[in-house]
Amino acid sequence: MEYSDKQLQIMEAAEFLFAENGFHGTSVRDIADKANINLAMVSYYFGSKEKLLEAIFSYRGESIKLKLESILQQQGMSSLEKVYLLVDHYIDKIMNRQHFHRILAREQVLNNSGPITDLILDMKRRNLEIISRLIHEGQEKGEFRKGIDIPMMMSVMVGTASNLITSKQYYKVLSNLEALPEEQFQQYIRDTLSKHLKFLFKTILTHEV
Amino acid sequence: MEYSDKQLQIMEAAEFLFAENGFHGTSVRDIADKANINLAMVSYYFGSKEKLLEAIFSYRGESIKLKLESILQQQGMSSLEKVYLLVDHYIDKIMNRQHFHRILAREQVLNNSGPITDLILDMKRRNLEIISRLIHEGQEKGEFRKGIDIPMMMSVMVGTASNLITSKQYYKVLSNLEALPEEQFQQYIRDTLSKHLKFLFKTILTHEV
DNA sequence: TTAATTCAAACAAACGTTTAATTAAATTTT
DNA sequence: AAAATTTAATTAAACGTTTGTTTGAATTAA
Repeated sequence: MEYSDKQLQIMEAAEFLFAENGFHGTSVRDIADKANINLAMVSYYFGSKEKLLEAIFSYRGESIKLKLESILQQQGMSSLEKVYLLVDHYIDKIMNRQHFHRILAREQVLNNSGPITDLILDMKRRNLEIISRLIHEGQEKGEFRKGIDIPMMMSVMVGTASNLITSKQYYKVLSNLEALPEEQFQQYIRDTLSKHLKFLFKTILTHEV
Repeated sequence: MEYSDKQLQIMEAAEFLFAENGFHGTSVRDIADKANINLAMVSYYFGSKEKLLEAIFSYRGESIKLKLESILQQQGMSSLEKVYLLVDHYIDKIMNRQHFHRILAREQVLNNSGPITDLILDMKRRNLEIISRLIHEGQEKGEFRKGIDIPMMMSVMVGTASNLITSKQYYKVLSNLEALPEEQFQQYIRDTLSKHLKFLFKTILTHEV
């Protein structure tokens, strides 16, 4: 699906507001104001507020697969190094798309069924498939141990990263980092998270339980 | 703060609906229907829908501290064993209060300020303080290594558990556990999560990075 | 008889969406 | 190349609902 500049302008405004105040906490009028467009344009372009959210999901969900595939096909690299690449790629993605990941974090908590739930499941399925292939490659090479609960491993990665980023305002206070400028704080989170996740994954993948 | 039976009845209905459909996705009329009370009683007892949510937060937030304290004071137990107790206690709490933890997971993503944000920060601060004391005890006894990032450790625990529980419908599908009855699935999550978190914490606390 | 509870009804405000008129852009015809 | 026509984009206003909250009378409990 292709989107015009005007549509992207609306989607970005909506993404910001949904992340900040939630879907139901954001009115179409809020979006129109933020995007500097007329109220009616949301319905005109997307049909409804709900479908606007779906558009955001499908737009942000698209660009995932490619980069992961390319990581998998790297030559002359151990499976663990590839896992490290994957971790950094995931952190990059979530850090660069913090608005969207706030929305995602909120939406996946809801017990709904519908297009959004399906899109989330698709995203998770795609991610799981890629990671599974990587883990199995490592197992066949004897690098990783057998009997790894891969969905659980994903929960550790996604959950830890998500928790840290979506509630970083709390992390900032609790770690006494309030003096740190926002940019440095972001870099700090990025580095600390990367280091910890790599350490955890190395342990999960190579040590026996 | 003490609550009457009628108030608790309203709070429980609201908790369920907020967890299922979100705060803004739930109307006062929905709550009144679910709790079998008149619409006006919400305002009568709590003042407003917002204050009802605050009441739920302060009510659920209260009962945390006591049990943790008692774990800390256990005699003849290694610090690692206490950490294990803490993990199981946390899993118990989150499993038994899934509705509330769904609300919590959603609310802490929002960038608001206000009473709820303050309550969440208080909860996190209390938890962090208890865990800090436990970790420091272990460090002084030489059981744990130095330089542990405790807020990060909490993010691993809270994030992983929260991710698993709030999005367990996805985990169920992705792990091919759809045939499992709900009760057994809950038990499976409980056990798997416990095992993994204990393993991770042992590694974080005793191994060098 | 006083106070606390419950109720149906009503309130204004905010909501998502639609309408019909207007302007801008693109396309076709002269 | 200009004019005419068609299509697309934009607008202010209005639509009917739903929202959270309040009211004032009726009922129950103290």
